[in-house]
Amino acid sequence: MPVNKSSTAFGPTTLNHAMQILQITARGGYRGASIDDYLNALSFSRPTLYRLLKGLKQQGFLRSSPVRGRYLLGYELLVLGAQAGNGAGLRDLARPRLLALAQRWGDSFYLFARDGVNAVCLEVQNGAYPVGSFVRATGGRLPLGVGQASIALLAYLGADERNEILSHNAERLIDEYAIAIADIDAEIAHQLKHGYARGVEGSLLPEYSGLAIPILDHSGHPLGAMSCSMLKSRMTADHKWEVLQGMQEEVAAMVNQAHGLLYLD
Amino acid sequence: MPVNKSSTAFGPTTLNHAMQILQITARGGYRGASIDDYLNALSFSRPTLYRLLKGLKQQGFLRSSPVRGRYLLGYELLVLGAQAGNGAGLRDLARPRLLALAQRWGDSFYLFARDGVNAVCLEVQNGAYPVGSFVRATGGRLPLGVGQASIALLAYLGADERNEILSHNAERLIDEYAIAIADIDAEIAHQLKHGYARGVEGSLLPEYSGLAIPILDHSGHPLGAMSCSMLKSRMTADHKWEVLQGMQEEVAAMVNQAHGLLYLD
DNA sequence: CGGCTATGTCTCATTTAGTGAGATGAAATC
DNA sequence: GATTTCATCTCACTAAATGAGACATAGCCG
Repeated sequence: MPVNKSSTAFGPTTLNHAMQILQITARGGYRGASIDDYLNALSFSRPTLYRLLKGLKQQGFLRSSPVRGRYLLGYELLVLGAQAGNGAGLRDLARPRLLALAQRWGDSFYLFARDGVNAVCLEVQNGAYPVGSFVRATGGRLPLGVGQASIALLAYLGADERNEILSHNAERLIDEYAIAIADIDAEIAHQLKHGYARGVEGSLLPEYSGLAIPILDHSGHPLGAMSCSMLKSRMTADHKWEVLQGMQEEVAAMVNQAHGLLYLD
Repeated sequence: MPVNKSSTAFGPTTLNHAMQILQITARGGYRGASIDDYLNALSFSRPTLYRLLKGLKQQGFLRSSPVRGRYLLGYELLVLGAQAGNGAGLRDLARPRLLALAQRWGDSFYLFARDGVNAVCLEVQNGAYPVGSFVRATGGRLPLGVGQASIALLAYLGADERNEILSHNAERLIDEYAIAIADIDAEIAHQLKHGYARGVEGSLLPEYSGLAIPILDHSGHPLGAMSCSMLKSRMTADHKWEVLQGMQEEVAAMVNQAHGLLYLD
């Protein structure tokens, strides 16, 4: 099957081919992809495939698996990805703060950013208590609408933009996550009224609950969101308030730091 | 200045150009790169640059900065990077174990893998005690020879391969890290004799110390290394032994798990 | 050891498809 | 509203990627 039917075959074809190769490789998880995986999914010839594989390998974007004939994603991606996740320097600012929160309260804390119609997890810090979450680690991606952090991100976008995103994601939200748009709208209203978001009810993972707050720049535009996740049984009114306050303090401090270095040209 | 003098202009040029763009963007850190950064460093024309930028943006490998005319690395890299860091599924296996170690002992624990002549950090888990380290986060990369984990990785390579790596890195090791090859050889001998590596003396970061053990597959080939880092003052004989044992147990358990799923085709 | 299969490489003619120069359009700044 | 810089467009050109198939090599299994 082709990699992406709707891939509006754009721009330098070589580039697209290369990216298709990476996506196919990624799809194979830690097993990587085989020559046949590529040849079946791609529309170009074997020599071309090998040329690109070689080029990508040389750039560090692929490496060959110990199993002959299989290819894995290369560590250059990890290095660049780490950079990419530090947009606006947020991640570096957030990491120690997430750690402090996790150590103090024992819950798990997350930093998210918007990525088109999705939210990506830039950083996680798990605490001592076990927790379930849609994302397990840095690099996890969810359609906007899923999870508390999504709400915090969505709430501070323009209404038109937000609706566009939500209608784009509506199908996936219902099908894959059992979340209705109406519930999201309600939670966004809550976010705007009270300054924080809770998990959307009716989702999967019914045993867990969470909180999220936005990270806004000086003009009210969302740079990201900080969220936490915990067993529902831990979410007493007191604990909720403690954690929320802790998060708010950390975010406020982050934003202060950020303004120092964010817009200096 | 050109991106990489020794880049043996290889394979599809478009691919190389694209990768150069990514590298230049990465070099800009969280500020990204400007049009002039690209045009100064690259050897192709403005229209071509824009074509590639557009293509990379569309693929999610770049995004445009809030500041007009600047480009940042895209989150697709983060997502792929997260995948890339899970080579052989090691990272998923290691993450909870690193967390458990960090929570139990309060020190900071790391998972490393070999990446050519470098070691890359696949995962970090900081503990409650403050710590300094050459890598701050996932995606950090060090020349093999620096740090405990390097030793654990190097020790189980063939002697020829190891020497090749070390002579390749020798200059950087001395210049940037003040580490002599002889010290590394000594520490490798220690690793092979005692089964674990300590930090190489005479390096920078004199206040910190660490330990590392290899993660070996059934045939004795190194899949990665687990290491830890702590304030030198915390490294009492007792604590060292405790932590080492904890790490060894976790690694043994990991390898057991791994064998279950590693070589199933 | 010696076929067997699948991976990886090579050559070379073909022509696609990316390229450069410069003009033009769009946005932000002052 | 003028100016600068970013971004796109057009078009002719030819460099450079491509495909077909032959060739080489490495594991694999009897």
